[in-house]
This record gives sequence, structure tokens and C-alpha cells, in this order.
Amino acid sequence: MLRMSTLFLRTLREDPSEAEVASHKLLLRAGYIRRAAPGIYSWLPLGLRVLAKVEAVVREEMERSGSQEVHFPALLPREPYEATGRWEEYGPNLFRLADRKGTDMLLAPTHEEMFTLLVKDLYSSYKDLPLSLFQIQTKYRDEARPRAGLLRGREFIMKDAYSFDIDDAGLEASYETQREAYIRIFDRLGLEYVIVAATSGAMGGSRSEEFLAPTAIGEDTYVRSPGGYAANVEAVTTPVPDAVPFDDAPAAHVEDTPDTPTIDTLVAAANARYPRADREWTAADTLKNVVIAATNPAGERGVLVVGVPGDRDVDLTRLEAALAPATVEPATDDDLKAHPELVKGYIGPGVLGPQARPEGVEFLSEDDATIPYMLDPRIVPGTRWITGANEHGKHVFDLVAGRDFVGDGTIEAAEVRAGDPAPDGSGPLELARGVEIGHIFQLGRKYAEALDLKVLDVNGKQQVVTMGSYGIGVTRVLALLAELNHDELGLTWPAHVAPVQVHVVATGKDQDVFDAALGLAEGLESAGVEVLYDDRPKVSPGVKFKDAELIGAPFILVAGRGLAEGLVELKTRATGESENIPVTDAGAEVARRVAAALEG
RNA sequence: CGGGGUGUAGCGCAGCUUGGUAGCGCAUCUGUUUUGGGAACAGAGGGUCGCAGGUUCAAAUCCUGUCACCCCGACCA
Repeated sequence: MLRMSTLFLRTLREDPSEAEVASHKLLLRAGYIRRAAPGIYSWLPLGLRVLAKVEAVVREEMERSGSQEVHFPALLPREPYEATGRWEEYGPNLFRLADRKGTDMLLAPTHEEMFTLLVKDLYSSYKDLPLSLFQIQTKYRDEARPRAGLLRGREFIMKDAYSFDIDDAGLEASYETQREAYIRIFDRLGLEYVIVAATSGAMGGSRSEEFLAPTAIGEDTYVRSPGGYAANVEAVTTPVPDAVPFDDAPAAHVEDTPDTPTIDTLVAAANARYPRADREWTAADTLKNVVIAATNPAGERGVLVVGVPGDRDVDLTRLEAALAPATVEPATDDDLKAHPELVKGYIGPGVLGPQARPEGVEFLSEDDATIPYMLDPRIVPGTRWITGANEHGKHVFDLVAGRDFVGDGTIEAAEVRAGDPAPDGSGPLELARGVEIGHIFQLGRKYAEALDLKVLDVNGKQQVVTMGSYGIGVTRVLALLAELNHDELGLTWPAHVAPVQVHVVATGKDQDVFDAALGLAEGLESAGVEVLYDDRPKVSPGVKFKDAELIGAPFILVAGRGLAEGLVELKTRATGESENIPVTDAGAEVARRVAAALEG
């Protein structure tokens, strides 16, 4: 039994100034965690109890799914990460350090390499597969800006699991198994979530889904449609419109458009000087060509141009996902200087991609010195555009896609907007915010190939193993539970993750009260209920109530002034309901309530 | 990395403009009273005022530099 008189805890009356979001403030105030460094937290007894419970749910369901627990070091050598290219690719987010001999080491941001090598070390036959391993481990990422307490720290606890299969069908099955385990885990934790299609990013691989918990403080934007489509914005694909017949389209013609370096000024000039008969020109009639500088993992920088309808911006996050593992940024003036054919504000297809490429030179071949030109999927053959004429102060009108220009391919780089159609035809998209609490994806053979993980198949031939990767942010889940379960008084934990189920409070100074409260606490404990007993003498009832509410156990049992009539008070923290029950029944009744709460 | 802000006791803050014994509330300790909604009174402990230089008889306060932290954005389990 925990006793308030001895529990290592100091509650704070005021919000720490460093905290912004509710979960962060309350976990600090209620004495669950303390900050050690930016994005790095120490765990106090109460916090550790909650953490253990969240971990227990994850562990049980992982084991039920057939995954076996292992544990790797957090401190790792450089070589395996060198082999997979991630020592470079991870960039500044990787915590790097050197030992006394100057050997490079790292604090692991995730453990694909180590799992792969361990399996390679021990297994060599298809008969050993499928295999699923997991660990619950501290991870390190040197985030540019940690925030929101545990929601995004530089040290965090993650459950990461990996599946190993001999073939694609096996991987698909392993993936399904993990997906189901995740559903059970988040259901048991009482979290609302949406499963959205995601990009696998620099990790490689194919199928990938994220579990997002919808919340306004979420950092991920995702979309959903009335018909059930859901995806991370990075993964949203644009439905391709039908091609438009253009046999009777007018020929393209260059017009003077002085002082029109932006889409707004261009639209205004077009309406003023070259009005349409049927309607006004809008930004959607223009083709915006955005110059992007992309850098590949080897550090080579080059420019490409992305063409999008003028009423949309390029979403750099989506573009980067499309170009992964390259990183992107808007081209600088230096980038533009290297390409004098690009006239800022008046860039058009004429100098880009296939239009500019000499006969016989292949796209991105050794001889290709032209700027790659990628188009938004909406720019289908037959669509007519106003766009730059590659000459200062001039634009070209009635430029028809498929007739006057083509791109080197299509790219998902334009921003996604509410109201855009879902790719599966299930209706208009709406945007929402969420926190990523889990991510599952099919890695495929990237790591197995890089680290040479092969097993013998039935025919005695070497086969590269195919892998899946499955993560849950355990400390993030805990923070999210706090975020979703609190009120103005404090935390309101669900019973299955609360540090204790019952907070017994003795108020008053009579020894009878303390005797009765202790008796209740002991009785509950022997019935298997976890109890925190506020046995502090000389502490006023108000303080004890405030502390109990702040700490947030689901049930608060008060022995006090009602005791003379044989009554104690049972408060349900989450609802604020309060009732008097006979002290003689209290133990059994509370145990019953707790059992019900744990069930539900 | 851009923008904004802050560093003074465990927590929250004042003091800085106009240099002169380092303060307030909460928390902690002692005593007395109090005990159903963050008690009262009396007393006490706890600070190299982020750090380093400089100006000055004298610096938390003015100057220069530097470090750290927080918030917003860009980036991410």
C-alpha cells in the first residue's frame, strides 16, 4: 500500500511555466515526472506505475500475437547503421557520440539493424520462419524542438517489433497479425484512434499504416472522407481527372504581362488585358512552376520544377515524402543562378523536362542536363493553362497539356485541401489533427539486403528475408491518456492505467477516522485492489481532496465526519459523483466497483 | 535554422527604468491553535541573482560577450 506520508511525491499548486499542454502540466504538478533536460524526463513512483501498466498491456498483446520479447542496448556501435546508410540518412536527429578511443557510437532512434543482425546471427533456415520479435526500449532522437512534455521528447519509450518472413505472403500475414494486435492494444487502453494510410518514407517498403489518436494538439494532419477513407496528408493520392478533348482548342499564344511575378498579379492582369467571354480567369487557370532544391542522402543537391495548378501551394512535406529519401527546400537564388533559363516569376514548361531535352537523351541519364519537370496529377492531357513564357513580363495562354508540353512524370506535391475528393470516390475529404501512437509497415527486404540476412529455402537456395516493422510510442500513449483523461481539477485516469485504483482519504483528527481508513485500505489491498492511503496527520481535508483529485485515482474513498453515523463517502473521480455508503459494506462495494471499472 | 521571450530559493514571480543590506506567495522545518475543500499566528532554514568580462567607491540592476531554457514556425514515434 502506498501511503501519502511516505510516498516520494511533492504536488505543485501552480502550473510549471515550462508546460503548455494539459497532460504536461498535470503530470508535472501531480508528481508523475520531472524534467531532467529538454525533452528528457525522470519518472517518479506514480508515473512509473502508470508506465508499467501501459507497458503491460502492450506486452500482453504482443505476446498473445506470438511475438517474443528481447532487449537491445540503447547505446550502439556505428557499423550496422553505416551498412544500411542510416548513419548518414538519419541526419541531425541521430544522437551520436564517441567512446574514449574515438569510436563512433549512437543512441538508437530505432533498432531495425540490431534485430536484423540478431536474426542473421542465429537463424539460417526457412523452417525458423516466420518469426516476430519485440522490445520495449528507450529511444533517442535529437529533435530540433521537443515539445508538449512526453508527447514529443528526445528520449522516449517505444515498443518496436519486427517480423521476419520468407516471402511476401508471409509478410502480409505477419502484418495483419500485428495490425490486429495493435487494434486490441489501443482498444484495451481505451484510446480512440483512426488507422490511416501512410507513407513509409525513408524506411522504404510498401504497405504502411499509422494509428492516429484524434486530438486538437496533434501534430499530424490527416484526412478522412464520409465513406471511410483515411490517410495521412503525405499519403493522399489525387484522383486523376479524365483527359479533355483539345482538337478545337486555340493555339498557344504569348502575351505581354508586365509586372506579374505572382499568381495574383497574373490573374488580375489576365482579366484586365485578355478577358474571357464566359467567366473570369482564376488562379486555377494558371500553371505554377515551383523550383525546388532536392538533396539526396549522398549530399548531392539539384533542382527540379514542380508544376501545380496556380490555386494550390506546394506542400513541402508531401513533396519530400514523394521524393524520399531526398530532402527538399525551396530553391535559393544561388540555385537559380546555376540555371539561367529559369526566369523568376515567368517560368514555363518550354525550358523544362522533355521540352528542353535534346533528341535521344533519356530522362536522368548521364547526358541529361535539363531540369526535371514533375506535374501535379490534375494536369491531364487537354487541360489549358496560362503559364510563364520564360521571358520577363510574358506569359503564354492556352498552353495545352499533352499538346504543347508534357512532364517527366506526375508527383503528389500539391497541398491537400478540405473538400478535395477522396481517391477511392468515397466523398469529399475533411482535415483533422491527430497524434501518431502507432505505425506499422512492411519494410520488405531493404534491411535484410543491406545486412545480408538470408535463409535457405525448401530448395536449398539462399533467400533474402522480408521484414515488417511495428512501433508504438509507449510514453506518448501515456501522455495522450493524460491528455484525454483530465479535468480542471486534475487527472482522471481510467482504472486499468491509474497508478492506484482507490485513493483512501482520512480527514479529521480523531484516531477513529484513521483506524477506519487504514482498515478500509488494508481490506481493499487484500482484495487485490491497489490503494494509496492519505494517512498524513495534521493536513487539512481541503489539501487532501485537492491532492486526490490532482493525482486522479478513479475512486476516492473518504473516511471523515460521516463515520459517526457509520458512513464513508465514495467519489468517482471522472464523473464527480459522490455517495455515502455504510462503512461495513465499503470494502466489498469498492472492490466490486473497481472490478467493474477494470472490466469496462 | 528563422521569429518572439525568459534566466533571481524546490515551484510561481516581483525587484532592473532611476546602481546602495536580495524580496513576496506557495512548498520545507519548529511551536501553538485549527481539521469537509489548497488553514491561522509566531518563528526558522534555504540564493555564488545563468556564466564571463567590463564600468563604478559600490552591479540582480548599466555595458559587452557567452551559455541555457521556453514559446511560435520550419522538421519528427
